[in-house]
Amino acid sequence: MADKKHSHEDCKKNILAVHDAMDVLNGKWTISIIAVLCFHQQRRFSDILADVKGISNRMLSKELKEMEMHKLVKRTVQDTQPITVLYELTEYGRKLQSVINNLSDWGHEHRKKVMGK
Amino acid sequence: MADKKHSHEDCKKNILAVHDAMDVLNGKWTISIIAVLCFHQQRRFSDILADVKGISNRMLSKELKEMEMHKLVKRTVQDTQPITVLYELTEYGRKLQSVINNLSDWGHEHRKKVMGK
DNA sequence: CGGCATCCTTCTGGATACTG
DNA sequence: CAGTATCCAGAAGGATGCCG
Repeated sequence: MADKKHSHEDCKKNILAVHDAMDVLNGKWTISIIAVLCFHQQRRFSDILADVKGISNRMLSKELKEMEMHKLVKRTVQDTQPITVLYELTEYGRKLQSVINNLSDWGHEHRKKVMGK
Repeated sequence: MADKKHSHEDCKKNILAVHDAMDVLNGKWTISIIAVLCFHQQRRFSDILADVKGISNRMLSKELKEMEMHKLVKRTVQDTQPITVLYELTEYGRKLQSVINNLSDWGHEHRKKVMGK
């Protein structure tokens, strides 16, 4: 990454790549959910529901299903009584870790900036 | 960043930080626009319009205005004939560079994965 | 607990036309 | 060129209730 070139072609390719990434990550809550799973490895539906402030169960359900289709998360059902469902990032999804870390850092700074005013 | 702790508290804070970041970046096209400006430094309205595939001038206008409010981009008018308007990232916005780079890398891989199938 | 189905409102965003 | 205004369809998304 450090040796990234910046020819005309590369610009286009990189912009396209970001666009592709956003195609998958564009859900209103997708990135927040990934963040939760980055910081928790395994997490139950109801816990994620609590972690992601503002999301409704309907939306969480839909997003998780979509993310599962995109192979970003893995869903595991444990037949306890009552049922328990665990979500975790796939290896593929885990590759977004550095994106999340950077966003987190930026978010901290952003918060300071906004609150400071 | 490498020495990030992972206590319960830190988890919450990090998730919150990501959430804060997404509050500002949640526009459907925001990140793509930032990507364009990462790879081009200065860019005219009509060029961004062409770079970000699928966006309409109405949406680009709205997004840029919002991003300007959030101090992510700077708008400069040159009174040529006809008018020319240049957009560029602020120093603050430029701090998202590493996020964009990571997304770009991930996007490349993602594309391979999707196309490969 | 972990969802899905339904209803209904709000918002998003495209198409088109117009302005300085 | 760089937008703005209007109109309108369709998607997003909340509230609620039901089910295994």
